[in-house]
This record gives sequence, structure tokens and C-alpha cells, in this order.
Amino acid sequence: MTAVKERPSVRQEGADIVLSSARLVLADTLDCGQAFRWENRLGRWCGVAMGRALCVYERPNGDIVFADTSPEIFDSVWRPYFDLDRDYEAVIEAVSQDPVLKRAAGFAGGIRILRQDPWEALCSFIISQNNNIPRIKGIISRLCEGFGEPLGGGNFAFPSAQTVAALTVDDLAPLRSGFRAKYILDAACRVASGEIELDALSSAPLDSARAELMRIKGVGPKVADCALLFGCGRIECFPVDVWIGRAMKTLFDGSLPECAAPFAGIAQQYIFHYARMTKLQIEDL
DNA sequence: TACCAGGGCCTTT
DNA sequence: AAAGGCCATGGT
Repeated sequence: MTAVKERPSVRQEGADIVLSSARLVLADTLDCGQAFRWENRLGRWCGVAMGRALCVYERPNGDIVFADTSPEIFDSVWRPYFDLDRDYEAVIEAVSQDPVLKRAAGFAGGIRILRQDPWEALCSFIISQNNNIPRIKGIISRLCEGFGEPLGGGNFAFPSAQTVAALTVDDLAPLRSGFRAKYILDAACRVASGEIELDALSSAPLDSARAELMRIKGVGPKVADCALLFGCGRIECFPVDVWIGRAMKTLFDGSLPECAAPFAGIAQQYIFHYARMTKLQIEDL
């Protein structure tokens, strides 16, 4: 018996938008360390992105419900944010030429790379350095509640670079971000002044985009690659942290298979998720 | 080159 | 309950 692979479809149901047959697993996508403002509340994922609040959830049949939104907002905000126009079936087919990546995709194939706001991604991954996820979420939450525009319902937008650039290290003290506060301000000043144009980094040569970001104090190769991958749509970026480094060494003897090169960032998420799920086996090797 | 800087979460003791 | 490990980057 062969399953018929249906094409993704979108329809309106009352105030909701419903997505069927898409390769998207919300838990894996929203809680895998690429975004820090999504929270599972009674089975619904609620968060703020691109200046909008959203609750989204999966039905038992796999349909994904974007609650209380319009077709216009879905198309202009959530379709690009969830990277819904990219053919992940084709990505998985391509990376599956490598047997290990094929296995990883089997574990993690519901992950999509979120196309986040570039400033939010940059700022978030500066905060993420030398840090753990619960605390990253806390710092970002305090940043938004303290300085972001209220959106109603207790939700706050991520504060703009201009807003943050006007602050001081003392203003940021309540965030308890430690030594990262000065890095946040340096990034905000360079972005707000136009010295660094984040929008241009989605199409600039990769090396110069990375170099541009690394002019910011507190932005090294890892943070720069995260900002490019998650904020600028550069899916060829492959951020390497300690965990990915270890997994790469164990699984691939250090270098990513060539079939994954055009989608290295997506492959990275598959590998990370796979390594997480099979942690014990990897440590035993 | 090696180490420390904020800090809090996590695992181990 | 307490102690120690961990982390990405810049600075000494």
C-alpha cells in the first residue's frame, strides 16, 4: 500500500486559516532553539513574531490551524515566516542521498527554518551566546515587556533597533543579560544608524554579509551565521556550536555531505534534532 | 596561551 | 542541599 502524497493546501474556516498536508511539525519547529518567543499553552503554540501575536495548533489529523487570522495576514506574514513556499519534500529528497542525513530527516523532517525579522534574530542570538535556552527566553521576554510596543492581550512586539539604540546599559540592567548588554547596544546602534543594513544581507555575498555582522561587538562566526540563517533567509549558512561540532565529528567525520550544501542550514536543524534524540548513542561512540 | 567575565540552568554529588 | 559544569565572544 503506497500513501498518496498530497499537495499542501490552505483554506479558510471561520476566523481561522487551516493548512493541510504541509511538512510542518509545530513542536519541532517552534521549540528547537531557532526562535525564543513561542510557548506551548494547553496544546496551542502562542507567540509574537513580525509584530503580531498568533496562536497555532495541530489537529489530530495533522491539519494546522492558524487561529483568528485573515487570508491577507496569513499570506503576508505567516506564509513567509513559516517558510511555507519552500519545497521541503525536495530538500529532504536531496539530502537523503546521504544515508545519515536520510535518517536524520526521518527524525526531524517536520522542522522548517523560520524566516524571522532580521533585527530580532540578530539581537536574540547575541543574547543566546554562552547561555541556555530557559534564560535566553527570560531575557528576551523582559526585553519585549520592558521596551516593546504593547499589542494587547499581554503581548509585546520585539523592540526596534531604534528603540534599543536609545537605551543605556543601565536601562538594560533589569534584563539580567550580564555582559551581553553592551553587545545588544552596539548592535542596535549600528543597525539603527544604517551603518549595517540587515535587509541587504539576504542577497549580499555570504562572506561579506558575515564580515559585516562580525563588526558588531559580541558577534562572532556562530552568532553571525545564526542571524543570517534565521533572520536573512540564508539557508546555506551552517552555524556551528559545540553540540553541532560534536555531532558532525561523530556522524560525518567533520564535514557536511555535499548533497546538503545548498540547504546546509536545514540539514543542520535535522542533524541537531537527530543528535538530541539519539544523545546516548552518540556519547557512547 | 590560558584564563576570566554575568548568570542561571542543569546534572551530579 | 550543595557543588560543579556548561556556554560564544572579547579582553587581558
